[in-house]
Amino acid sequence: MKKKRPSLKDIADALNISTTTVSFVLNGKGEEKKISKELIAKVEAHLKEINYKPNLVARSLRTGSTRVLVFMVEDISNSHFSKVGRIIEDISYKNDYRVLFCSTENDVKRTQDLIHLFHERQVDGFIIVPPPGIEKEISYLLENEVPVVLFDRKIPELEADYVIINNFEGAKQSTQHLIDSGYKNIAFITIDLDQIQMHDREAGYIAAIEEAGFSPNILKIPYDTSNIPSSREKIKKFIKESKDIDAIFFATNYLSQSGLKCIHQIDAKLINKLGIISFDDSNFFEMYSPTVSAFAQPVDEMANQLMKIMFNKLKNKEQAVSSKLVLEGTLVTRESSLKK
Amino acid sequence: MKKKRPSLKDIADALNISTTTVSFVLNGKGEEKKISKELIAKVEAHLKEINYKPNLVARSLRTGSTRVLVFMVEDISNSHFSKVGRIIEDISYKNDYRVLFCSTENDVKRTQDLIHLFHERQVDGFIIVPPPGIEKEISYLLENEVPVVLFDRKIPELEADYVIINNFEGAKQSTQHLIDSGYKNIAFITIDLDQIQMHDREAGYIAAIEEAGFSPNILKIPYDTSNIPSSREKIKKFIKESKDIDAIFFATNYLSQSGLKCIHQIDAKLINKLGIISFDDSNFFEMYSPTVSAFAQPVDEMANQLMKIMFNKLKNKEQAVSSKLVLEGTLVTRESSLKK
DNA sequence: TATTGTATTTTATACGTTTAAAAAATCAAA
DNA sequence: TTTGATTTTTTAAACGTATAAAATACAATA
Repeated sequence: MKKKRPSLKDIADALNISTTTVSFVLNGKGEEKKISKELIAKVEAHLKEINYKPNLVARSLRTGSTRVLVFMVEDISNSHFSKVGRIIEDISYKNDYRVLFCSTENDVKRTQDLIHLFHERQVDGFIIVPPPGIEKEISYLLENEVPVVLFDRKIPELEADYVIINNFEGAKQSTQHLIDSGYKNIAFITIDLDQIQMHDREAGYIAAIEEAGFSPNILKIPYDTSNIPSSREKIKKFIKESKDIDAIFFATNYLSQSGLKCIHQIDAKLINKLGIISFDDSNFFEMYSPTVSAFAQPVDEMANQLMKIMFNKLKNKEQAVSSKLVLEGTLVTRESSLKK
Repeated sequence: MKKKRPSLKDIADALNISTTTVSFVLNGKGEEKKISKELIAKVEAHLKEINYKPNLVARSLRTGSTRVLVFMVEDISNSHFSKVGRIIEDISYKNDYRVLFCSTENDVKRTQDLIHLFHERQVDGFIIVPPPGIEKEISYLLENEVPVVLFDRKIPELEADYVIINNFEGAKQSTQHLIDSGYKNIAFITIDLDQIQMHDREAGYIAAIEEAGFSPNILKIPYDTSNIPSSREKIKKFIKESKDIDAIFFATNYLSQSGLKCIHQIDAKLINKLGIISFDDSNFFEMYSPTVSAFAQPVDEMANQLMKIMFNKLKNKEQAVSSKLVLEGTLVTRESSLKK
């Protein structure tokens, strides 16, 4: 039996008072608005009795605020993003905000749609991992004074706040570590996509390699096929054909996943001969021999900073301070990067 | 400069027509409502020109529908759930629905809050991995004719639809496979939580073990600590103290993660001596030697069936057919479960 | 010319809240 | 017993949309 949910009006009628009074009590403004103690008590009792739940859609229409934030990432099932998302979710809930997650697949069109869609839905703020080419929509949001914080990548041309990590240093440091461990022919496997953070990682790799007097050896995998067989074939071919490679630095966690699988398929013993570092850490890297070294992003700190900036924007819509954070990651050295 | 978003009224005024006409054209009901071709064209041109975006909050208030679904799981950063979530997200977007993800942490209180919260927000449907003790809230939703589909676990007392897998068979089959591979002392590591799917897995394990004339050897880890050191200590202690164990069957993916790490920490060679099967597959299981056998849930099929049932409910609010699906998983045998 | 029908467009209201402004009630002082 | 001040409560409008019902315009028919 579907019973209509009671509205403020129903309550007002039942108690023979006005909706205004009920609304004031509901929002804890009873005292402030000088509603008499007895009436407040009466209304509160009734609200509790019928277990009243306000219609938040109506409230949003009236107030213009939804208390909903959006967290738009490349792929929410990527553990790096889902971990950050999980923390953001927790912080938001504690502050009485909800979070919508969604995956852009790094596709501009899809991201544009999503941004408009959520903007139409009046969400209060956006945390976005921006795909290349999305500048216009971000500007649009900024112009409309919608709180936006970029994550994982910045857009240099834009005056948007962001929280990213120092990709150049991370990659350089990781590469340097391999060099220090005695590897001489270090390959870099990355994604063929025009994204600033990938460029930075590549640049960091190249910087370290060239400083050491080696020459770069880079394999670029098409983005959209990173998960499917054809790209695995590319990786395998690359590894097999460059016989002299003694170490590999994977530019992202999903590449190291694919890559490790490839290495294993080529020869189960091969992993013991290669130096390996992955950009992005994983739980699984400590589960087998050799344990896998990784450049770990400060997931917790990232999420916390993102939310700090976001709440700041939500509170002081006007005098928002510009917050552009570049955090440092940590190189976690494990067995895979020691000299074999 | 924050410009007020144009409303139907603004458009109507600009064109000197009524909001009704604009609304009809906007919703593609122009012809049906016999608006003249010229006027339709004029309105459409104007809509496009000012790049009009309707206020979906207002629309929701008016229509009572938000075109938002909620996907509530134990932990959205658990890859099993985030994978299913990802597919659900895709299917929903294709059908012009959005999805809210959230994590219940298996906590009744939190889940109750979430359910009410989203119900107040008028979401159109719920897909829920129900924690124990949540019967009342689910009933509440059902009584109010809110579309609900349970996932991963059913609630036997409730007439709610669900999509689950045959946990008993999966566990039995997995255990049987270890037995067939010649293991004689197979331990089962599970979570100490009163959940039907965990009971089923345990029962499946016990059934296979007893049929073979062996005796069960079960370790139960407290739920909320499954990720933290103390539970790892428990697992390590258990493995070390039962010297005669020759195989371990992990009841969930996060347990196999912890467990494999423990095994590695005890002795890097140990994994080569133990038979291992994990309930739930993972990308990482093919990356090292030995590759790890797993009982894989049909992630794709689950997500598709869930959405099929959900859309069915959303369309025919009245004559909803009862849909209770028990899907079968697949045992993926890899090196870890072959006789050593 | 009056009537009917058809095609087109508008008026008016509702959804459930919030809140400024107005009104009513109460009380104290003159 | 009127006046003014204060306290308490209500009226009324607004947010932006959708739609039933009414209204208008126009042509065709009797």
